[in-house]
Amino acid sequence: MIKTSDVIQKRWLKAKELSKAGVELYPNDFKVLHDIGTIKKRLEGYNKDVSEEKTVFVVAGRILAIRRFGKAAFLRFMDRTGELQAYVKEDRVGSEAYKLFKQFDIGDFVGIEGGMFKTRTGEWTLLVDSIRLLCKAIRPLPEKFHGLKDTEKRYRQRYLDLIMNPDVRSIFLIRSQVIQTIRDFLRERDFIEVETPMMHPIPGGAEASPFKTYHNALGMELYLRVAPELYLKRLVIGGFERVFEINRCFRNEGVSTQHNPEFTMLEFYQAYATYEELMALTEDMFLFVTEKVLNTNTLTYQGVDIDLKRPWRRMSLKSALSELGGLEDSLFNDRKGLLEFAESKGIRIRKTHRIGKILTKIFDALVEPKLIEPTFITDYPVDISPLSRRSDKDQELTERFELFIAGKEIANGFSELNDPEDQRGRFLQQVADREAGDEEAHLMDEDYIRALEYGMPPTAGEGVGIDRLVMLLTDTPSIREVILFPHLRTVTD
RNA sequence: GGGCCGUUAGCUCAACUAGGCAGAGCAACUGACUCUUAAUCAGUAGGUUGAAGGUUCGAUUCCUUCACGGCCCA
Repeated sequence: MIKTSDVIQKRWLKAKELSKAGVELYPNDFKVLHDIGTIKKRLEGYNKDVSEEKTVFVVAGRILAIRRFGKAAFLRFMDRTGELQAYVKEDRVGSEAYKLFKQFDIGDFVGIEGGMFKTRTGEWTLLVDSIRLLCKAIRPLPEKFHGLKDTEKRYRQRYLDLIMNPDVRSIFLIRSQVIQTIRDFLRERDFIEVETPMMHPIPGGAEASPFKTYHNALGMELYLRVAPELYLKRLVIGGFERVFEINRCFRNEGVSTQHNPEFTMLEFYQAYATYEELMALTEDMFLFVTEKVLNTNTLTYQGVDIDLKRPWRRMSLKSALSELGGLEDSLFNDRKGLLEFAESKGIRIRKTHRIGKILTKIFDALVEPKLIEPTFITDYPVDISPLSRRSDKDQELTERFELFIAGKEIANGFSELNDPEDQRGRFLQQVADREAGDEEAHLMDEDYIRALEYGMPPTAGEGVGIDRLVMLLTDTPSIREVILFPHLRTVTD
C-alpha cells in the first residue's frame, strides 16, 4: 500500500475483521440476473408494489451512499445502467446478516436479492431479502455532495471521475455511440472497415511531426503514424473501393485544449467519388449522427447555437479570406504583400513559408474563429495540398475542402491525386520545403508512387477528427474532457 | 516556450489582503434512531499546508528555485 491515511488504515482493518468472521472479501460466484435499467423499465406504469414475494430481482453494483437508522438503512448503488435505492431491514435479512452489513462501506460492491416497493415519498426501492459483499473497497470515494472536482485528479484517476460524475459518464457514452453510429453509416454505404499500420517506416499523409521509435529485432527506426492516408489509398488501389478506418494518430506537437498527442481520426476513401460528393456525404453523416445520438440537428456549443440544417455554406479559401479576413483579392498571389498584411495583423510568419502556408496562417487567425455555422472552405492552393488532385478550373488550386464548425476544423477532404508523375513532383517540392526548414513537410515515399503507377481509380477521401466532433456534440471546451486518459506528465509520489 | 492563476485532512473549501495556536462541511470512528434523499442528534479522531531553500523571534501567509495542473498566448 502506498499512502496509508488514517481512513484507509481503518478500512483495511475492517476488511481484515470481516475476513476473520468468514466473509469472503473478493468472491466471484454471485450470478447477476437483472440490471438496474431493466428493473426500472419493468416498473414503469406500476402503481402498486411489485409483490415482494413473487418478483425477486438479483442485482449487483457499487454502493454510493448509505443512510443508516440503527436497525435499518437506505443505500444507493449503481451499475452500468443506472442507480437504484435499496432498503435493508434487520428483521428481513436476519440479525447475523445485518451485523455483517453494518461493516459494509460506501464504495463496496454488493450483490442484492429482493422485491420492489414504493416508499412513502413514491420512490421505487429494492426491499432487500439478502445482501452480500462482492468486493471490499479499501479507499474511500470522494465526497458525496461536491464529488470530485480537481481537474488533475479527474484525469489521472478517471475511474473516480466516472463513478462520481454522471455528466462525465454521459460524455463517454455519447462518444462511444458517435463512433458506432459512424460505423453504421459507412457500412450501410458499402464501406469496409480496415486496420493499417500504426508504425510507419516513412511517416506520411499529413504535415506533422511524428514520434520516433525503434524496432530492435529489425534494427530499424519507425514512426508512429501521423495519418493512415497513404495506406488506405494503397487499399483502394488493391480493389477495396470503399474503405474506412477509425483509429489513433500521433502527432509530436504541443498539448492544449485542442490538441492531444494521440487522437482519434476517421478516414474514409470512396472510389469514383469527388470532393463535391464527399461534402454532401459529410452533411448526411453528421446529421445522421446527431439525429441518432442526440435526437436533434441543432447544437449549442459554449453558449452559441449552431444549426446543422443542410445545405452548409460553401466558400472558396480566397473569398473567405477577402470577405471574412479583410484580405484584398489582389494580394492573393502576392507573397510580399501577404507578408506585410500578416505583419500588420500581428501574425507571425516564417521566412521560408510559401504562399499557401502564409494564406493558411492568415486564415487561421482571422477567418477560422468566425466560422461558427458549418462551413466548407474549398479550393486550397497546391503547395499546401500535396496529396490532392488539381482543380480543372485552376491548376494552382486543388479539389479540396475543410469543414469548420464552431470555429474549429473538423474535417478535411479532397479528390485524391492519382497521377503518379504529379505526385512525385509534389513530394519533391515537399522535400525541398523540408530542406528549407519546414520540419512538418512530407518525405519522399517511393513505395507509394509505385503503388500509384499501378493505377488508382479516381477517388475522394476525407479525414474527420473524432475528438473534436465529440467535443462539439457534448459541448465541452477541452479535448481532455472527451479523451478517457488524456496525456499528462508522470508524477512521482 | 512565455504570461497569469492554483496545489492546505480521504473529498470540497476557509485561514494569505496586513506574518502570531491550521479551521469548517461531508466522509471516518463511538453512541441513539426501522421510510431516508447532502437524513438527524450527541461525541471522538484526523495535517510533513506540493518539494527544497531563504527572510524572520515566529512562515499556510513574504522571497527564490523546482514539480505538477488549469486558462490564455506562441
